Amino acid sequence: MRMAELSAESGVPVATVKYYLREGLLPPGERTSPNQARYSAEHVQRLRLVKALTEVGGLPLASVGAVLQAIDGSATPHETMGVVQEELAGDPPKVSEEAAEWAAALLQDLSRRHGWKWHGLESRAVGNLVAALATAKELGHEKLAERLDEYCVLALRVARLDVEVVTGLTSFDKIIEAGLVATVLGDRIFTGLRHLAQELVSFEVLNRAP
Amino acid sequence: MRMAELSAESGVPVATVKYYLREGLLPPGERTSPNQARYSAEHVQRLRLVKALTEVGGLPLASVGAVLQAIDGSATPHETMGVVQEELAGDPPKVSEEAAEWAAALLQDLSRRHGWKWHGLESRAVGNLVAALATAKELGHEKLAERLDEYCVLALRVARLDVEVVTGLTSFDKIIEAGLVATVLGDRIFTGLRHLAQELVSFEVLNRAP
DNA sequence: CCGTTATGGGAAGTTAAACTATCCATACTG
DNA sequence: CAGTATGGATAGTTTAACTTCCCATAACGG
Repeated sequence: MRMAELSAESGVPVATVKYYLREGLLPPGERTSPNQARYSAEHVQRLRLVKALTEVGGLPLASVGAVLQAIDGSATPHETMGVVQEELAGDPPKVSEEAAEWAAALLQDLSRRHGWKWHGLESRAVGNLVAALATAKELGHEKLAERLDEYCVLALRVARLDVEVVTGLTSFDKIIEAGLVATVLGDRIFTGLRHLAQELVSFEVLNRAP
Repeated sequence: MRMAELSAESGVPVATVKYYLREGLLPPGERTSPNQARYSAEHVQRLRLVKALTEVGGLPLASVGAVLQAIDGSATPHETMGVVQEELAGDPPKVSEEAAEWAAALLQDLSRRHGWKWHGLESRAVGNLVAALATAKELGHEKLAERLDEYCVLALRVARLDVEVVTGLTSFDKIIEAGLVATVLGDRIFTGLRHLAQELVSFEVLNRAP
């Protein structure tokens, strides 16, 4: 297929497809002559993935690029998912030194108690978690942190479910993309469910004892 | 206190404070003369809240403004949290009609089975959830949706925890802000925990049967 | 009391991200 | 073979979130 069809099929405007090609988010088509190219169904799927990551996942294009490079590159699934999580997280915001230390200690203690491997503070995933906890403290809402253990247990259950969903796949090839989708869309889906549930529960509670 | 101190205390540059004042994100200080004003500790707290919502929560300033107006306005806690959730969600991306209908039906069925009130598709919270599910389907990852029930049960547990954290507060006044913080930062914290747990679990699984 | 510094307020400029529009030489199509 | 489409490149647009600059007035230090 050529440009127009690729664009129609994926729902991405021609100008934007060209832009994605320039940015390396979409691999170039197979050239049929010095200035003509042909695209395949994989290009369509790739465009759909980019759309999903940006529009639903809210990732900046630069992160999408890094993620795509990782899944295309010859890294192990585990390494690739590491990159995905780093990119998903974005730069952690700066917080005060003391709040950050408090949060880091809290987390380290948590992972010790749950027998989790402590990966240090390098990763952005951890950095963001620390920043969020530190910010909660700075705003005077340590209550959230006090229940961290319980959140942790539930997060573990969700993660087990995530991994089950992904490993339930037959194609060993598509497992990385599935992991990506499960992580990015899974976050949105779970957050959405949580919000619905919050409204439900808060309604129950407020109506029982107003 | 005056500008310089407000800025130092909150960590927000003077020019940015002025910008927030112009945008109505920060209420004007108490005027002491036609062109001089004094700010209070509440202004500092408000700035910290704005910083938390933008930097950690990733909300656009316009949404922060809407949220702040809601918590300042004379709405019930329940109404206010409704606004908070709408703003938190952002515009749902467009997805194909048929995938959207599939997702909506799935959700409606889900809420019937769990005895949840069905709020229709108006709210952005639901719209985003539908879009995320629809996108997963369009990408060929319906597996996620098949386990929706299980995610749902866990989301409910998380939400119960959220509400407990918030209602455990003494000050009836600060309960709305606490709800806001619990929702916005809570999302980030839980997502962070989930990612750590995903890595842990996937490592276990991949190492057990490589 | 007076020179220096800070302040409130607003207009204009900046930066970055993500497109979008316009060209143009070549290629395909009816 | 006339007319439309394509690939490739460059420049322009839009929006968000700031920053800079300016100025008249106020506060502050000696």
